[in-house]
Amino acid sequence: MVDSTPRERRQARTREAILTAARQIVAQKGVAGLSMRAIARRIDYSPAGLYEYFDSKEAIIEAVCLEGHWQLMQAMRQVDENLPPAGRLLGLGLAYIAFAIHNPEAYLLMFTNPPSPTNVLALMSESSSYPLLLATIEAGVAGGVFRPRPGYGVNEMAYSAWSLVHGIAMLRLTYLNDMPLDFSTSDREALQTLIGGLQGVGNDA
Amino acid sequence: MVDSTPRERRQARTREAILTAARQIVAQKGVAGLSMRAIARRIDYSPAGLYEYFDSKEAIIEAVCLEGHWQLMQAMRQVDENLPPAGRLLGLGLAYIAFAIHNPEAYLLMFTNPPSPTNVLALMSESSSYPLLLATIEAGVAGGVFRPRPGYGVNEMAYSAWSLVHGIAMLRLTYLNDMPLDFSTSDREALQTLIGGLQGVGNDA
DNA sequence: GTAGACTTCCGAACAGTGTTAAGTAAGCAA
DNA sequence: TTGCTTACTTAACACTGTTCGGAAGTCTAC
Repeated sequence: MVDSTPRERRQARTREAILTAARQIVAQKGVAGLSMRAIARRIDYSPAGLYEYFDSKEAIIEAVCLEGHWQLMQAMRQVDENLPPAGRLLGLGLAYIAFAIHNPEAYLLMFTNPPSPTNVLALMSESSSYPLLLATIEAGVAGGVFRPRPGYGVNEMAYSAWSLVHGIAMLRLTYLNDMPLDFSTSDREALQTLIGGLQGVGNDA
Repeated sequence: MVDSTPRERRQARTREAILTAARQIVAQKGVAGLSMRAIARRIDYSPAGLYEYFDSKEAIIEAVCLEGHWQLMQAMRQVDENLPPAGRLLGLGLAYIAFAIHNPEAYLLMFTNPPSPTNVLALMSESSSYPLLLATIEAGVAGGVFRPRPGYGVNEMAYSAWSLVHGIAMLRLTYLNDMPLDFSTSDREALQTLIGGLQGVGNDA
């Protein structure tokens, strides 16, 4: 199933060149600076030529987003698998936030241009960062570290954790941008607080 | 200091008409559908005429965002002030999320086009929803309900809570959009979990 | 090796965008 | 009424995503 013919190889190569150019432009000038003409200029093409490889600008953006999700998963894969569930959950959260901070434009693109519903389901079920999160929480519940409640099982726990790190990331990249404050301990403690809530005693409030 | 002259009154009126048109377009077609020509068409103006009242499209967007923040504060003001801190914090969070769900395009506009740093500081210090959040947490800490830790005081607690509700809101409006799931209990339980963490025992994890 | 088909790619154009310059009509102060 | 400022429009500029027609290049088959 490897690309066989030279034609297919060339095709894949320029397809990749387009995506690389798009990725670089996004990283340097943000989503607003990404235009078909800018991509074409960077790879010495005519703007119209790009449409031989992608149906639209939206299709290019979606491809870049998928790449970003793959990178995000790789970053989260670096977290030690042998940590206890609470520590691993903290590590996953910090890795997630760090990815967003270090790839601000890519992260904003990924989560401002959400993929189609089918792709969302794909991302949440296979080869993305969400299964890593879910597995960690399942391990914690199985080990009695995280305590589910009626109407609050592993899926809801994962939803909570994802929401918190996503909120932290988005606030930092938009609202709290240009603020010369150090949020590293705040982020860690925010995660610790949620994890503390997952661990117990939150049955009544 | 009231607008005195008829000229100033007229000026304020068309200024408001422009903002109303912009708000309606955003609510109906989203940010992408908001163009100077669309606004002008709606109020029977020429596109260039708008520049007599606003310096740029960006200025109009910023004004709409400020209105949105004022509405958000009004929505959160509806929460009972006499609730105990934990219950009030839950209520504030749910009101925040409800506002985002019911004004999706406005909320996305508000938090995707963040105002200038000076305006951010203004929003966080006066007449916005953030002081409400901060006051509630301060009351909880004063009453011994929320337990601060070293490096995790009221500001960090507020940052955590804001991040969680913002993350929930953003995920729902972007990634989890078009998903026919009911998140109301998930949202409530996610907030309860964080509040549980604020209330105690999270010193080690 | 050449003919025909298919694939790449480009130039030009269309409709749309934000914004500006020039000019005109209205309102207002003297 | 004269002069000045405000309000507004028309036309244009530079930009955007996208499409169409044509011109090369590349491959397949005879």
